[in-house]
Parts: sequence; C-alpha cells; structure tokens
Amino acid sequence: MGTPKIALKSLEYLYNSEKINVLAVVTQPDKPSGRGQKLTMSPIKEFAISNNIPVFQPKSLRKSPEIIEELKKLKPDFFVTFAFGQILSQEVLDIPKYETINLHASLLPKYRGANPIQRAIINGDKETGICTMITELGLDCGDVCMREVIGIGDETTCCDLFEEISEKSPELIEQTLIGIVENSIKPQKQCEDGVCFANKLEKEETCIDWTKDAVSINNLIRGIYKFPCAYFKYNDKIVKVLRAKVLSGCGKPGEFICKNKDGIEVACGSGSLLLVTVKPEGKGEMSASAWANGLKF
RNA sequence: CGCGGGGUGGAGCAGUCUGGUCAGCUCGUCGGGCUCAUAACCCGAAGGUCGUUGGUUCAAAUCCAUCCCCCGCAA
Repeated sequence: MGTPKIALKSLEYLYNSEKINVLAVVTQPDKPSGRGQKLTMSPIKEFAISNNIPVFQPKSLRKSPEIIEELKKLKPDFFVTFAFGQILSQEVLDIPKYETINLHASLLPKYRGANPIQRAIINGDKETGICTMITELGLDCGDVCMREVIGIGDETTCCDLFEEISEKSPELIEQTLIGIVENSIKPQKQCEDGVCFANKLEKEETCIDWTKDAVSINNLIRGIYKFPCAYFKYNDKIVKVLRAKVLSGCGKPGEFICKNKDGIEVACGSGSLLLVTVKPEGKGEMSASAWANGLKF
C-alpha cells in the first residue's frame, strides 16, 4: 500500500524479488491534479497497471468492507505500507498472516507523521534515516524492526534525501519481511522520551521570514526544495528560492544588500543569504544574478 | 471546461493598453585600451523570422483569430 513516487522503487523491487510475491496494490484514488485539473493516477497505480497487478483504490480503506473482503481472500503473509496516506483499522491490520510493516522515513521515535524528511532538514538535523516497523493503531508508534541512518550534509536538500531514501528502502523492507519470517528480527519498542511529530507543512511556513537567522532560512529552503519551495514576494509576485548560501553580511532584514555574478545577497535577522538560484512566478529556474539583471536596481 | 502569468539577439528584462525612428536596457560573448594585474574600469563589434500560422491595415512586437510551448495558484 502506497501512493507517491518515493515508494515506487520499493514496489518495483518487491515485485521483481524472487522471494516475494506481490499479490495486490492498494493506493489512493485518482485525483484531479496539475493544471487543468486532470484526473491523475498515482505513480504506484501506474506501475501496478502496467505490470498487471490488481489495484484497489478505496477512498477510505477502513470504510470499504468489500475491499477488505477482497484483501482477506488474498491471504497475504504481509501488508507493506509506505506513504500510503491512510490510517489502517485493526481489522485490516489483522488480515496478514504475519504483520503489517510500515516504512517510515525518520529515525523513530523522532518525527512521527506526515513530513519527516522535510522536518529533519528544516530543523537543521545532521542525520535522519529510515525505519521499518510493525504497524499499530497509532500514528507511527509501532515497534521498530530495522533502521538505517542517513546523513544530512550542509547542502543536502529534501530532494536529495528523497532520492536516497527511495534507493535504500527496498532492501530494508525485503530484509525486514524475511527477518520476521525467519524470526531473526526482534522488534524494539520505541522509546517514549524521544517522541516528536513532523507536522504537515503549512502554507505559511513556506514563506521566508527574513527576520530569522540566515541558517534557519537556508534550512527551510533546503528542506522543501524542489517542492513546494520557500518563497518571498517581490512586487507582489512570488519568487521561489531554490538554492542559497549563508553569508555574514548585515542590513535591514529582507533588504537586498548587493548583487554580483554569484547572486543577490539579502539581509536576514542575523547574517545574510546569497540567493543563487531562483524561480520567479511565471518563469523557469534561473540564476539569481540573471534575475537581478532584468530588475534594474 | 478550476483561476492566473508568460513566450523579444546567448541569459534576464523593457516596449504591447494609446499601431508608424522601438528593435531598447542590464549582463554575457568577441576585439581593442588602461593596469604589475584583474572577476574592476574605458572604447568598439558581432548577434534578433519580436513563439506558430493566418487576418485587419498604407504600416503590426504592438490589434483580431488559431495552434504550440513554459510557469504560478489551487487540489
């Protein structure tokens, strides 16, 4: 069970694995998306269809008795969830012979919930990771089976981490399933002390607050790079900041200090930020210096 | 039929409403000069079917129609 692209490699891997037989895929219903509101299917569904895997798309699995019945008939050994986007009911969790395994992109118990990857970068963490866990009723609170640490560099973006996580997850899932069957894995309870949640990103948070310090702002920029991106307004138009660099200039927060070949330097609450790559509304990506050329200031 | 912005020399923009010295600006590139030297400064040059195809007109980047492409919001 999964929906977005990050889970795709895992599905592919499991599907191609000789030790594992993918019986069916559960994913979110097709939704209108993009310009023109075209009905679009999830990447997971696309893969399933082109490989003739049965697909279920309940609006809410817990409220879809027919689909639950279908799943029971499959007599699965496991359910595997990865960014599925729905909370499962106990009835569903009880279906598989062994367990329902969830993959979560953080070092649990830290960052339970919706946006663990982004939150880790936004908060300036030096590392994060992925965990496989036994799914229980609460939000990401089950016992942890396996975990893998992933470092976060100063320049690492959320996009980079997505990439890395999507690469590393498949094997972790496979090993977890095998480990459980062979009884070689002992799931560990999560330590309640370290619990914290990764709240959904509010739109407001993606707007750059220049009164904050330069490092935090850069963390935000990196943390939500490539989507949805941190932005600020210039002449009432949205300007997304794709890449920036922390400098130590000073000035009135939000003010352009100078422009040169490397970009535009903007003053922050503490320190300054050199905008390197930028994307104005209605335009494509461009270097900040190019953008500045047309601005005439 | 969700709402909206945009396509002008290699890059980023102005000009479009009020058709006619508007093919312009900032940057880059190339040549030359200055300099111990330079990414700094000065002089000069190259480079554009103004997204496509039609239409209106004496005249279209500018008005009308069409198609193609890009992007923001929203989900």
